Amino acid sequence: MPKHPDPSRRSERSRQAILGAARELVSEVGYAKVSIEAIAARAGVGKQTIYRWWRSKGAVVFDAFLALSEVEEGGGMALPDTGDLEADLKLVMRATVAEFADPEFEGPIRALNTEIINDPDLAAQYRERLAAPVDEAKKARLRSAQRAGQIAADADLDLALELLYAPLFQRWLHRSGPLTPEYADALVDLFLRALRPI
Amino acid sequence: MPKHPDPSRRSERSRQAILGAARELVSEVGYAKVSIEAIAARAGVGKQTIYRWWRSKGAVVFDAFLALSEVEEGGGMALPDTGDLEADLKLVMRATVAEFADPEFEGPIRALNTEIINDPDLAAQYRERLAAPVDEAKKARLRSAQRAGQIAADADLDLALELLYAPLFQRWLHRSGPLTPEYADALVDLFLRALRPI
Amino acid sequence: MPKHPDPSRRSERSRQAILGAARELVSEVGYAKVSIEAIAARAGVGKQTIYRWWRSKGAVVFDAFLALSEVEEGGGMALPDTGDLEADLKLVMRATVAEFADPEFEGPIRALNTEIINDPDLAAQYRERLAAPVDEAKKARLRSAQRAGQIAADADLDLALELLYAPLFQRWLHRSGPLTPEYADALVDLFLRALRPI
Amino acid sequence: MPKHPDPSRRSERSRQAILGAARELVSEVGYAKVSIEAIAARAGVGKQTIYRWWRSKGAVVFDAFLALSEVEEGGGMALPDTGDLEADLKLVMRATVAEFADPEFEGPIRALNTEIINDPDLAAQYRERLAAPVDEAKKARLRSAQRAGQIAADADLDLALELLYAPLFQRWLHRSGPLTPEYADALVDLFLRALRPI
DNA sequence: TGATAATCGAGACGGTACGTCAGGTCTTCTG
DNA sequence: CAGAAGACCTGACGTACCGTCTCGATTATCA
Repeated sequence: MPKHPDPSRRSERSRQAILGAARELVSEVGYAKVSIEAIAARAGVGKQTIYRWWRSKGAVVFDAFLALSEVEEGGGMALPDTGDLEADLKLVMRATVAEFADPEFEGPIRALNTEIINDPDLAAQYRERLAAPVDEAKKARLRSAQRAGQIAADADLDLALELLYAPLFQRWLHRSGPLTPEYADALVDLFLRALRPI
Repeated sequence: MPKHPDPSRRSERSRQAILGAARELVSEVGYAKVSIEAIAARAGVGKQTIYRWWRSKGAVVFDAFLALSEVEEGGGMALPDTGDLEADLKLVMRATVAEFADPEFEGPIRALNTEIINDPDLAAQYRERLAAPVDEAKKARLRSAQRAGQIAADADLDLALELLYAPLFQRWLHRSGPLTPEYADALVDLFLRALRPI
Repeated sequence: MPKHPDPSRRSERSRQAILGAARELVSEVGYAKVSIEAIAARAGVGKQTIYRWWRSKGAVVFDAFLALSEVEEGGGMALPDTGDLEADLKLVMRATVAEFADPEFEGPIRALNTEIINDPDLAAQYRERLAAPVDEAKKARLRSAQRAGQIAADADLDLALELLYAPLFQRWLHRSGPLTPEYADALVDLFLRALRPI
Repeated sequence: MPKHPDPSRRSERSRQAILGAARELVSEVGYAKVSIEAIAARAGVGKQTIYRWWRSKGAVVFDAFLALSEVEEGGGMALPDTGDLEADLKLVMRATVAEFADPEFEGPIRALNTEIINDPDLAAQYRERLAAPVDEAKKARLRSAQRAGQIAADADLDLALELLYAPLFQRWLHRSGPLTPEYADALVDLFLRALRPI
């Protein structure tokens, strides 16, 4: 029971045009005001060509940014590992804080979360294709720390990641407080205390 | 700088009907499929009466649930304080986990977050009218624990709350893992370790 | 069975403001686009004050122009009577042609007719208060011609007036031909031939 | 400079349904109370499909009756020509009077005139597609009378038609007098006197 | 000379319709 | 024969007015 028509006949030209148009439009007018009609028009494509391959506006836009991210990160992805866990984590967390504060990313990331919240399918894709690789890199760093005896050997690393990143994410999502380097540091401090061996 | 017409002439009857209709419709068909037309029709009200007093569908739905919550909680609100911090927190966190898992709340809370994410105004209202009172109660319990020497006296309680609740919230929002009593307990354990005095 | 509330308490100030606003608005935006709301707003008057004294937008606008005309014509009204019937009629008809061609009158007169066509009540008022006095003056001139033996003594003067004016009116209403002085003359010529004694 | 989208792709089905619905609604509730929404609903058609092909309610209703008339009259159309001009004209004028008095036609014809008065475009269409063919037939009869020496050979037939029909039209439009067979006869009598040769 | 009653400006109300936009489906023509 | 083009039905948008209905706040007689 295939969802889509024969993908081998798909026009790569149209696919690229659609994803490109979607990206441009989200940047120009914001996610909420983007319409499939506008994407089709901008891409020089019939609406049907979009409906044939995607379920919804969310799916198109999601794919557009997914494609973008996958291009950017290429294959590998690793966090710094100088041996100094605290320093490494603070570096990463400060960078993350800065990224969230970047107005350039603000719009798209909020749009992404808006879709993900209400569409379990997209949420799954997000976890598998965007979050998983990043989380894996983070967990690799934590495993290294476990081997070095810097954090508890039996710690649940998924839970650990949540402890470290979720507060930052929530504060950003709800705008419930300032995102500063000091905040990043404080989070790392608490994290290390919680995960300290024994 | 009044946004609205003279509120003294406002029909309380219509206001209640609108908020009620909004609540029902969100429960019945989901936030995304609720329309202002449908709210007006269900409430037996002209559309203009909605547009006169609210900026958007989001604002109406938000108000609907805000009103509901404010009624429920009444004035006071306090967390259990048996002296046993760990037991108290696990009780509360397990209850919170259960609440998030309740399919009844699923829809509305996701709707609420969808709006909050993209509308700083609503986010501010949310923080002030919904989150603040609840957070205050939680912080009161933590202050009691500080006085009892169970957690660090100099801990930043806002940050502490984030540490405790944000992981749960994120996991629910992104459906990135199961919400179980054991998960609640594990969060409390990590939290206590992070906040342990000295 | 009075239609209206006690007219003795009526505010003349408001009445004038309403009629003035109606006249202005018809001139500015055209009859079809005039609304009672706009009249009330322009006049600085509550909508109820209009609904209290008039049945419809048509009635207000009609009254507005009626009042105007009645002021203009004052009491009397007479056509030229030099003894030369042909010359007198051609003078009057050329003037009438010119009046219809005046873009200033175009809008209001079309508005007036739009209302009259569909509202027998207004049509009756129109005949009695606007058309009748004018027609009477015209018939007076024709009676004078009858006495002078210039037109048939037994002619039906109402019919005669229709013969003279209706073609002009129709041509203007339907824009079915040019309104020129020559046209006026031609009409008079035919009229005189039709009404010639014996 | 096409006003409309590609007419070759137009759905004849929808067009017929819209014109039919328009005709029915005008008959049932009267022109003024007909709305585009109602026409669309009755025709089982989207509003956009109406707005795509017509400029206004007036244009739709106008087209509806135009289509009707064009079907009815088919190709030809001729007035009786027995050689007795007076008898022929009285027959026709009496029929016209009867038609105007028919309550069935009352509504639509008033509606038609209401639109025509205020919309030069529709007025032009009316003249070309409805009035012109009928007028041509009438002028053919008058030309025949000219050849028979019954009316002046150099008469302006357009003007002659106005002389004959405009009084009747105006009396009907303004309800300024009774429309009787005698009235029809009187008009013909005056007409013949005005147009008499020499 | 106040009571009292109606009109007044103002504008909220439940509604209808507007004209527009976009959704998703279906059809026609073109490369 | 897939795809562009776009007409179609549907439904919601946000706005303009409708005609009715309170609201105080003036008037403007009459008690």
